[in-house]
Amino acid sequence: MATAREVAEKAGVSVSTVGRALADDPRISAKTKSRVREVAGQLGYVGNLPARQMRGAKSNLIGLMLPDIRNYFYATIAEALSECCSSNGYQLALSIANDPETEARHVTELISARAAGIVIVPTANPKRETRDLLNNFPHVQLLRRVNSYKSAWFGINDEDCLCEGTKHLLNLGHQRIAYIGGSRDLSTGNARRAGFRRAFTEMGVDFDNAIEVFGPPSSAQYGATAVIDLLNRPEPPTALITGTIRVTQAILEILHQRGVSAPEDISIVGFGDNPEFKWWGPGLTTICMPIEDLATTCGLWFLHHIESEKPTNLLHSSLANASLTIRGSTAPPLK
Amino acid sequence: MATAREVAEKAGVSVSTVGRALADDPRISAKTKSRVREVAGQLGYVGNLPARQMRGAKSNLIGLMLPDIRNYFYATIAEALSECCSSNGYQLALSIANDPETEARHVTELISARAAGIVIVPTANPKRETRDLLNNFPHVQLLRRVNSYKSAWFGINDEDCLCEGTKHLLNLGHQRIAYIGGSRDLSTGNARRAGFRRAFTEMGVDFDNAIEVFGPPSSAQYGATAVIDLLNRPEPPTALITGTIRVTQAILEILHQRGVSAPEDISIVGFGDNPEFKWWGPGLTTICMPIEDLATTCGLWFLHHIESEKPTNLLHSSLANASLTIRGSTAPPLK
DNA sequence: ATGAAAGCGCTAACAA
DNA sequence: TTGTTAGCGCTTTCAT
Repeated sequence: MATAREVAEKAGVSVSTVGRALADDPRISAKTKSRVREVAGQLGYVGNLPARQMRGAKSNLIGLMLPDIRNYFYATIAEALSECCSSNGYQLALSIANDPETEARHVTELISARAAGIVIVPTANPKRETRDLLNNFPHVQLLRRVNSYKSAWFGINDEDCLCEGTKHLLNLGHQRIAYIGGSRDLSTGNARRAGFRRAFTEMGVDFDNAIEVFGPPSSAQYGATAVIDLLNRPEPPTALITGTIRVTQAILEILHQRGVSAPEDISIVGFGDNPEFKWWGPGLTTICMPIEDLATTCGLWFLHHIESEKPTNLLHSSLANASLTIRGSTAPPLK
Repeated sequence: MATAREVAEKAGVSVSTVGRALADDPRISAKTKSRVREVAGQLGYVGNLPARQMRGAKSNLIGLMLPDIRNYFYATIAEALSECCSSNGYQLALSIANDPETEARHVTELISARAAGIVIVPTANPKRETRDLLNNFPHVQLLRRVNSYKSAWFGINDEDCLCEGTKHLLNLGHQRIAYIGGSRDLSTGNARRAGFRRAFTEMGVDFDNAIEVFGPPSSAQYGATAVIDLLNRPEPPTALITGTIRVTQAILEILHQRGVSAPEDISIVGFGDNPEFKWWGPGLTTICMPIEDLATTCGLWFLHHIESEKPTNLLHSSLANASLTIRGSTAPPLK
């Protein structure tokens, strides 16, 4: 790769003139500028960012740490954030980490590269190392929240989401409702489960008939297994509500495979709003989250704080509200 | 951020001793090593990659340029490549670029950052600038192919894909078949269309009854519009085959919305193998691509070539074969 | 309007 | 076993 010195030699000027010409410094004559640019173009010169960073230039890299990019939910976040970064001169570095070790490694690498900042959807039980690293580096938490990270958080009102979905089922007259959710090691899993329970309390319905199933984060096989088990019970639940998108997908697939239909055999409220949920069977009643908006808000807030050198560790938190979209998969239970 | 010099001062040694201790150089005594590590830990020291790069260290950044991360197809590529990079000590920088300008900007930035290399799914009509840049930088093309890029290419056998899908319809007895595909400015769009045509030739069926509709890349609205138009014709096609995943999705949604059912009203072969295609209506007959495998193969090949400093501009090309999965959405036409 | 030189943080060749 | 020094490519004083 050509360096500024090579350009300088070929153009018959000094290195500093090259730097100034390319930076469009007013002190350089138009004639010199155009010649330098000419030569730079010929040589395919592209400024060396690492060298610039050593001179104090900040990196344009924003690290994004996600558990799973194949999940439409996270893909939407990546897209929104990428757009946000891109239009502000930044570049997204995507790290996919499902476990604390990989997470620690990627965080270290991003910090080593002196990225401008990190947007992270944390894993369930992060290593202390990760925490110490992040707490001394500009970052923001998205969706999931780890209390020991001293940083801002942008998430959705998980508890209300599930409370509303569950109330919809209770209002229809269901009592034996199953909740299949994500790991309680995650802030999201915990809050969603709390919302499920709160619905019963607030509606004054006995919780004894409720069923709760939890699984590891970013896996969904347990969801399919669980739903089959539930349907094989002597008294199967009359309704089902899910707590993660992956579980929703797994369940839709297994129910279709087994010929179980909603709402006749069981009513279903699905967590998440993938486009295909519209046309599953009679249309899936879903909990829809303004995820694109959340990601953009988070991105703008973060970039603004980075650029104005404001601290990002000020425990700011922003809650987005989800809404229930009622389709054909929920109906009153058969008497 | 703490520097090696600060660590050196606090540990009472020289900068080079710090560097060597942290690199586990055998010449440094165990005692010194542990003290240096101790101090480094206290100060939260993380080596400065930009500075190392100036000393010849190579970046661990692999740029991935995609048109659309929300497309499950591309998300799968990102996931596979991320995994591949991650397990080889690299890090993925994701750039989403749909148009030549954004593409040029991102390529410049990646090169400026002196990334280790770029994996690119090129846009339809890239700028000359992008071409000149890439041709002097390690890169590899994925899926789409631009002839003026002097580089290896990993893709699928698009022509055979569509030929096979079309033949399936012809074999069932369809003649009035519509093809709704992607832009012919793309190598993929072109090849798929050629496959559609070849099927008629090879089966000896008159092409006059066939219908072809093309649209811009990474948009799908035209697909939904086109399918409605087609169905409103006095003699609507009896079968439909799509040429992009986005179009497939758009069509499934609009058909569901309008109450058009397959295969009664029309037979459908969908391009792509999203999980939800299994349970659209009677199950969608699809063209499945070994995309994960393709991405991993591409990643391994590329990383290997980068590491062994082999040139990546050797016009290597690798074709993966797709297969047809027959489900309920295709049947013989009603007489 | 341009050049010379210092220095960012690090590694490696050379000294000791 | 450790320290000293030069230099990677760039920007930015300070000089001219």
